[in-house]
Amino acid sequence: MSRTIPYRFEPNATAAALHAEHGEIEDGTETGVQVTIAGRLMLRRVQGKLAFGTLQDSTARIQLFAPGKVTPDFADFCDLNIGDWIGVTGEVMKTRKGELSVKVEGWSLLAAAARPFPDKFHGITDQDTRYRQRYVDLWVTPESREVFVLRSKAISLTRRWLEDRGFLEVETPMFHPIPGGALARPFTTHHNALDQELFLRIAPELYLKRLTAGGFERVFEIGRVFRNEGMSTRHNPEFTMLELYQAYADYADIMVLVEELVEHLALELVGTTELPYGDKTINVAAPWRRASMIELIEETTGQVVRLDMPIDDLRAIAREFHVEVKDSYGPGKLILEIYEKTTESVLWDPVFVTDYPKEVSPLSRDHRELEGFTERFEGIIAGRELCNAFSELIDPVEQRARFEDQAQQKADGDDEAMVVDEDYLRAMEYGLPPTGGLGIGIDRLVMLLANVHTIRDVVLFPTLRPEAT
RNA sequence: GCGCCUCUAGCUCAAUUGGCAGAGCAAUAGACUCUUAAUCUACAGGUUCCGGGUUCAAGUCCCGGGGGGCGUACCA
Repeated sequence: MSRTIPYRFEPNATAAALHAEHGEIEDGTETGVQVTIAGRLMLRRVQGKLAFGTLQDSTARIQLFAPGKVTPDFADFCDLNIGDWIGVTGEVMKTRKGELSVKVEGWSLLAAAARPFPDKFHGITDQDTRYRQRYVDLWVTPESREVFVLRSKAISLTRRWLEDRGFLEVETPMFHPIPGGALARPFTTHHNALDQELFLRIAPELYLKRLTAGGFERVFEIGRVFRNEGMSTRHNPEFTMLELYQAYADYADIMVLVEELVEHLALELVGTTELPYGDKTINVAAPWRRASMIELIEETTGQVVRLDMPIDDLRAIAREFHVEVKDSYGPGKLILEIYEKTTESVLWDPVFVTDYPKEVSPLSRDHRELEGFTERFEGIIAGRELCNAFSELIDPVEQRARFEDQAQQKADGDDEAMVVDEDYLRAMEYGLPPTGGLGIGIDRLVMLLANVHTIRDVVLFPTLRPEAT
């Protein structure tokens, strides 16, 4: 069969709309309504001089009803392969057996599938193939398509929600001359004309705070960040982060913002705040619990830890919980390690874990009451970090001291430590108002909303080894 | 990085103690005017992930390598 492929095609209906508008008509009746639809032929049942097909578009599936006396080039229509793209024009009707259909009174081949489609019932089960050939997976794994539609809606709703609260969306550089804003190893690249080493950003944080200094009182950015670290069910080397900064706010304000945003997304996208997740549910209704790291460690382990206890005591406690203790760890780092080892993964319903040690929080402001701690929190859901936020450090002198401490840690061999960013310090020296800041991992948020358990199921094209050829 | 599991036709899966590599779907050729994972007939489809080894004989056992999954470690 050789057919000319048209240059354009103009559908005026979708499968889902047809089901919504005509789903209730009587069996064996015709509507008199002519429509044009397009999609892939997913199933085909030729029965002599009558053929049935199942057409799938981006919304749903609908049956094609093709009597030999009505359908032009009937033999060619019967020769279509599963996976072929076609456009169909005809009347909306329901078969005697009660299946809503479009009678094929005209049709065009829009693309032939030269490769056989996967098993029409089982689809693709091999994870690797699903990720590498997402263009096939999206057709044969309905849940896969649904997750990415949900992801798109979640990001769109988030944008609207923030804009309604006066936030301005901005774009800041992905190439950073100095990697900063988080503790992570960066990817490195090189600009030829400048003959300069550049880093793919590990966080937009320091640029967004420059904008706060620049007078944008509420800014946010949703974009990709890159971290040259391990891959797992929760880590992809490139992932999507929402960061926002709100002038005149502190970390308590940001907690309210987070719980309200997540509650809003759950209600809009899942219809409830009781999110099914695996064989349990997660209740994301606001307000979420607030509890300090120290408090939570004691709650789960019975062990009291304090920043001002003798460091050897802290080291002993850490070893007791099988934490790998390095000599360079101060008390703050030890407490964080103990928390991550014993407590984080057992927290299920949302909790804001507050008051992180200053030692491990180089960009957060000193706690207004607790010596040695900062006004920082992480939102933990299902044992995983959803977000990280703080009352931003606004004192340039203190920030310089923290940077220099980080630089020393880097010199001591910590390749995730920060380096001094003089331009950021200059911006702070011009004055940064009290500011609350937030980073949310969008991929992990979508995992929660979509009830999926691996980040690769919420990233269209996850990072994989190159395919062997 | 470490441990366990896995890899057979385009897809989904079989193959007993080591004994001729098979089936369904898809594809190809045909039959069939209410099917819907249509059905029926016929035909075709293979570097069993790769490379070694043991054996009369290897998809199967052993060694090495590769891809993938899970767990763990790492990871703001």
